[in-house]
Order: sequence, then C-alpha cells, then structure tokens
Amino acid sequence: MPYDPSVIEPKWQKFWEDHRTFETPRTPGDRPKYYILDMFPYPSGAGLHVGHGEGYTATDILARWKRMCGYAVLHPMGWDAFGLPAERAAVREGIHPAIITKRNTDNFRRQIKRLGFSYDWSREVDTSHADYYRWTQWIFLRLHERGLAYRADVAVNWCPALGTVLANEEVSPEGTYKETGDPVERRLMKQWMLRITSYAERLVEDLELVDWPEPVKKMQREWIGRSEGAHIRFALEKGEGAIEVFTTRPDTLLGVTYCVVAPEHPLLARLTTPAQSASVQRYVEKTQRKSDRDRRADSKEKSGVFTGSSVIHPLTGAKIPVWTADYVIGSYGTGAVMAVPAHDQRDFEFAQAHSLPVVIVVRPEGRELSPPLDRAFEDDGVAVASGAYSGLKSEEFRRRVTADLTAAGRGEKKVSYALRDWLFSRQRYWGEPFPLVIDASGEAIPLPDDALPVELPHLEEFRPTDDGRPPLARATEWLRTEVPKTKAPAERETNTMPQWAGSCWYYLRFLDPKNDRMPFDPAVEKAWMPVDLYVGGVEHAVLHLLYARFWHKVLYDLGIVSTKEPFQRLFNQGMILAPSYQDAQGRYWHESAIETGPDGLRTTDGHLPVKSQVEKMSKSMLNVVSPDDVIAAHGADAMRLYEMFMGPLDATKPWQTSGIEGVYRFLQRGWRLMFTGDDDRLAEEVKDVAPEASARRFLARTVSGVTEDLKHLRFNTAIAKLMELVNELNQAPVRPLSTMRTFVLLVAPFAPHWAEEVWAKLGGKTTLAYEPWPTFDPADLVETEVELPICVNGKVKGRIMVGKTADEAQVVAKALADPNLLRILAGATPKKVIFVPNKMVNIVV
RNA sequence: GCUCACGUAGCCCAACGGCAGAGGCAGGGCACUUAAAAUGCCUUCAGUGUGGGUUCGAUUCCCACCGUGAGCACCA
Repeated sequence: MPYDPSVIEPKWQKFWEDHRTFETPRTPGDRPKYYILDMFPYPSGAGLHVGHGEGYTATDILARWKRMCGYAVLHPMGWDAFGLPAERAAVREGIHPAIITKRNTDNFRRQIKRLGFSYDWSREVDTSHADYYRWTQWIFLRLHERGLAYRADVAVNWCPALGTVLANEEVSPEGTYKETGDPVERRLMKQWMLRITSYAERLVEDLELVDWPEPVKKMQREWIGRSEGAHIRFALEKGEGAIEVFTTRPDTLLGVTYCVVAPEHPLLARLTTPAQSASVQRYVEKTQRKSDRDRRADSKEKSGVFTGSSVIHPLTGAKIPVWTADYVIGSYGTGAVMAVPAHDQRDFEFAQAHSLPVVIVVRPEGRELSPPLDRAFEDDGVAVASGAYSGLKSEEFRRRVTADLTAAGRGEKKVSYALRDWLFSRQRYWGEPFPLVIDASGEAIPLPDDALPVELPHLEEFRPTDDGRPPLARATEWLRTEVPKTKAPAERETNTMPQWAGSCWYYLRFLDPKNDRMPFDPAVEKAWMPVDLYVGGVEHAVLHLLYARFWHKVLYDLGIVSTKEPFQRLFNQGMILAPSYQDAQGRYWHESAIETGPDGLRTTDGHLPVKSQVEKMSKSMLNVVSPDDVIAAHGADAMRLYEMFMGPLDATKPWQTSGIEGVYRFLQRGWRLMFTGDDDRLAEEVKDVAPEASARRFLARTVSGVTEDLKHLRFNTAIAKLMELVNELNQAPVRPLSTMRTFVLLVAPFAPHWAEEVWAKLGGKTTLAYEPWPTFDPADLVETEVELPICVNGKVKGRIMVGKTADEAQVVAKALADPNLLRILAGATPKKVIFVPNKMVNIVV
C-alpha cells in the first residue's frame, strides 16, 4: 500500500482514542512535569482556521516530544464558549445560544481531532456548562468577599449596536469596539466593577518573574501605566478646600502659571463664578457631547474656559487662575493638573492659545534658556528662578520639594496608574449569571456557596426588553427570588459576566476538571502549576493575559494556588496571511478563479486583469484556507508539517497552497525509503546492519540538530534537517534498519500518523508515543579534519584541509604553501594574519 | 506623531561577526512512459532595501533614510 493519509490517519486517531494513549495521570508522580497549554478557542460558527492550526500544531509537537523525553505532559483543550456571537446568531436564527454553541464546539472538536493532536480529551472543559461556571461564580464570590467586586455608577463605554457596555480594554483608540468596529459612546450606568487597580503594582512588578516576549510585557506595563510623582494641594482662594493635582514634575512647581480641572471635576461647580457660569456650563455640555474619538481628534487645538476663581500656590502664596479644559482627563490622577507651560508641551500649547504666561524654571545643563520659547523644554535640568531651590538638579529638587510639601501638609509622594478598574458586567444573556440577589433597598447580597450554580434560565428571546433592560429581565420567574437569610423579596442581577471571566481560570480547571467539591484540588494544583508554556496570539497581550494574572493573584492571596504567576513562559505565534485577488472594480476573486495570462494575472472567466496582495484571511476577501480542505487533499500530517515549515513560529507569513506539495512529497519519499510497491515489502536497501561511520555521523548531526531546534521552537529548520536526512538516505545504497527507526522517531512529533504507521510496519508492537527520544554519541559530532577558507584581505581566495587541532603556525604554513595563494600574494609580505581556529584564515597584505 | 519588529534568488525561508544557501515552491534539462501524471537525477537563479560607520572581515553590530507590519497616542 502506498502512503495514503486518508486511511492511516483515521486509523491511528481511533487507536489513540481506544487506547487512551494521551490520558494524563492525576499528578506527574516521580516524572518531571510539563504543562503545555494552548489559548483555548472561542468556537465560532466559521470553524477552525489555519491560524488556530499553527499554534496547536506547535504545542502538539512539543507535547509529543516531551513525552518521548520522559516527561509527564499535561496538554488539554476546551472551549471558551460564552460570548456575544452565539447570542447574535441566536437572535438571527431563532435558535438557542446553547444549541448554537454545542453545534460549534462539536465542529471545532471534530476539526481539531482530525489534525491528530495529542490532547487529553478526558479533561475537556466548556465555560458555558453549569459545572464549570459554578466555579467561576464561586471565584466571583471570593472577589466580592475581599471587596474586589463592587457596583458603581460609572461612565461606561456603551455600544448601541451591541446593546451592551464594554471594558476599556475592548475599545479601540478610535472609540470603536475592537472586534466589530461598531462605535462606542459614553454613558453613566450602575455596573459591576472589579478592583484590578489594587493589584496594579504587583501586576507590573511580577512581570519580572515570567519568561514572556518583551513586547507583550511592554504592552502590559504601558497599559498599567505606572508613574511616580506627587500629589500637591492648591488651597482655594475663597472658601474651604483645595484642588489636588498629580504631577510627575514637582520640580517645576515654581513654573505654575495656572491650574486646570477636567470638565468632570467635582469642584468645578464651586469654582465657577457667576460671571463665568454661562461659558463654563456651555463648555462642559459641549465636552459631554463629544465622543472619546472627537475629543482625541480635537486634541491639537487646546480648548478651555476660565472658571473665574483662583487657588493659592502652596509655596509662594501667589494667586493661580483655575481653568477647565478637556485636555485634562477626569479619570486619571486627580482629574486636575498644575500647568507649567514652559516645561510641558500640552500646557505650552494651551498657554499660547489662551495668552497665559510662560515662566521658565528649568534650564538644560550647561545652557541658558531664554524667552520666548517656541516649545516646552520637557527634559530634566537645573532649576532657575525657584527661590531656595534654584541651582538644584531636577531629581534632587523633586525629592526635596516633595519632602517639604509633605512636612507642610500640602502634598505627598504618590504613584499613579493609568489602569482603571475592570468593568465586569454586560447586558447580555449568554454569560455567567452573577451569584447574588438585589434586595428591595437595592443592596447586592451574595448567595452562599451552596446555592451555586446560579443557572441561566431558559429564554426564547435574547434581545433587551422594551424598556432597555438586559435580556435576563425577561425571565420573570427566575428574576423573583428572596434574600437567603431573611427571606425578604429580592431580584436577581440581570447583567451577566463578560466573556473574559471563564478564561481567567480555565487553566486551573484543566488540572481537576471533574471536581464537584471545589474548583480544583490544591494538591493537584501544586503538582502541575505553573503552565510551563502558553501559546497563543498576541491579540490577547493585554486583555486576557492581564485579567487572568489578576484573578490568579487573588487566588494566590486566598492560598488556593501556589504560584504568583500562572503562565511561566508565553509564546505568540505569528499571523498567517493569504494572497487575495482583486479586479479593477475592487471585487475579490477566489484563487481557483485566477490564472496567469500573457499580461499577468487574470480571471479564468472573462480574463479580467487582477492584482494580488497578501492580506489577513477573511471571508469577504475570499482568501480563507480551511483545514478541512487541506486535510482532504494532503492529509493532516502534511498540513501539520506545512504549518511549521512556512517559517519561524513567531513570524507573520503567507500561506501558499503550492507550498504544501513540498512537505507532502517529503512524507511520500520518506515512506518510499522503506517500502516499495503496493504491498508492505521492505525496500531492498533497508537491511539490519550497523551504519557506516559517515552515515552514523550524519544521523548524529540530524538528531542533535532536530533536538536543538525543538528546544528553541525552530520547527521550520528542524523539518529542513529531516528533509536533508531523507535526501541523504535516498542516495545511500544501504539504509540500516536502526537508522530508519531513528528517523521515524524524529519525524513522530511532527507527522504522528505517518510515523505510527511506519513504526508498526517496521515491527513496532504498539504506539511510539512513549518510545525514548533518539540520542547520539557526541563523539560522532566531532570532525577530525575541517576545510578552512583562506581569505586575502577578507576575500576568500582558496581553501585547505587541516586537522581539527592544528595550531596557527601549522595552518598558516600550509596556507602559504598553497600554490594558488602564492600566486595571488605574488611575493607580498603578509602584514597581519588572522587565525580563527576551525573557522578561517585571513591574510592581510 | 512616538515606540518596537522585519526587509536575503521569481516566491516562502536558512546562515555562533568568518566560504551568502540548509530546506521547500516555481522554472529549465534528462531518464522512465505510446503519451501524460507521478517519480528519479541534473540544473538556472540573489551578493543580503538604500547610504554611511565599526572591524582583518558585516546578512549579522552601530547611525540615518526608505518600505512593510504591529502597538501606543493629551496619562500630567
């Protein structure tokens, strides 16, 4: 039988399933553990795409390799199954989201299984099942007990198109929902919040503990936005109280020429004088109407109005006018700033626009700064015109003035974060219900643990109610309940948790997925955590990874997890793009409708000229590659190999349908190395003999190279080395059986079905999944002789063979004796000779 | 606007600062075949985006610019 993936792949998938080949014991026992995790998918209606396949293939290769290296490998898969798309499909199709979700997860499972991944399916979890979200609710109660969950009237990101609010992290800089591009507006609503800000410091600090890509750490640091500075109080000129500002530059305190409060600032009304009342009110209203997007777009012109009031400078006692302007953000710092136009570009622009004075109080070291400035000088330097502080360097100034203000009770050192609390409720049906009730007075009362799960009631209609309440308000029976202790009437919360909730802890549930007494057994947690390698797309750099880290730290504080961080090593696979074809009208054509004409690419039908470009895969661009089609044509093993062979795992790279031919041929050639004809006859060249020295060395190099590449996730070069080995063996008159066995084991993690089948044909009695990974004799890697290039002035002019241990004198003597080199040197005396052992000789004349 | 990553044959991609090519696709030739496909063998193809610098020697390190991609964007 020739190599036929459509026969052997289902056969081995069934074998693995029947024999529970990849079920993992409850704890690793005395073997070293390796927890390798994929970011579990949201099972969309579109099915698996090749981008999923890339990450899952990479982790599967590593999982299989680690098993062969003797590790206890935990490699689970599950479904992030709550979410908006299923709910929208439910409205559209009139089918319950649970049914749609089941349909989608069934399809995903089928597609994933068809790729032959070695997941332990007995640990599968689904975040939308009550036996899972029961524990999501349980964790919420722990958050609530610790004061980390609270309800507040907050200005939220309301998305009218979706009919729900969104977290800050879900809104793009343009003021749209990141997923769909629908516009988002500001609205004041009572919402559940999680106090992630109280973990801000640790979320920054503990990034030091993990082995993550630097860009991801950077994005998290920037999102958290830690900055050190001071709070300084400017007393109101009239009446009690003060404006408190946050600044990172207390050393510019003497350069303050005005203060600004945000239009949302609580003191604004008190500050506004009757004479200014009308213009301030007009300004505030104008600002409120502006979306975030407009506010940002208008950022070039610094608008604002004078309040009519002044505050007292905490050091000089001078009167400082107070303005309100929308360039100051109400929700950051204290919502008020001291403006130093000479040393802050934004303040400078505002001062220019409104003819406010500019006072220079810092000059660059070794240089004077003279007015008028054409822009702010924002660097550190030396203080000038700052009374007793004059002459101090900025750093020293900051320390001293902060201490002085503290002593005077007018300020103190302060760290500020850009991170805001996490908006944790959504006006949706298809999410986790909150485990609490709201009594007649409007107070939220948590339910006891034994009341969990609070199950989602069945609904037929998933749109918001006519009076604008969330879909759950339609479940009138479910809604009416009582306070558990007092039996007083109460209502359930009609909001649900956001999609991120379930994915915040799924990696822990995988450890003990069937446990019905607790989320997971702490003993099991200790044995497996942390996740050793977590692979997924970089799009989750801030959202999911920040939220999960936050929950994990809360669980750590509760003493139910043993590690500070959940994911020790993170790897982001690159995006896979695909060529798309567009005619002059901008219409897209599928690759199959394109041919090469005399003047370039054109459509086969009608011969319209088209241009091709490489873009993100998308339905509308007709360039989506489906794993089902690829598998049907070339099999899962070829698909796996090609996904890895395209290029480095972290690179963005284009899918080329023709590229898969190469790896498919590799599998066929590998097969034919061992078997000929239509029966299972061994090829004549395969003999049970010991390999010759040179063949042994080649194999040792391959084993060593592939092993090294696997360590560093360099799958593309590992596969290239296996191809080299096939090319080499193909030429060889004799193919020792032991060499062929080693070859098969090396291929096994990459193309497991192929490898199992060949292994069995070569006499294997059972799966090779736990066969020891091939080793080699290091002596075989040592070359006794090497060919050295001889350079003259850096250019290669010849090459000589020398012994590996030859010293400089020997090598140079041999080089200078080379007739060709003698001719090139033409009697010139070498000025200098550079000798790099085993690398090269460079003669400089 | 700011930050980061990446630019190597027609294409995808390799090369501890040391011979630019490991591998694959596509192209060409030959063999097998009545023919084609498949297969096997052989083979063409770049001097590394541009301009400087460091070095005996640069695809690799540094600077500037161009191009592509990603992230951030009044955070005081």
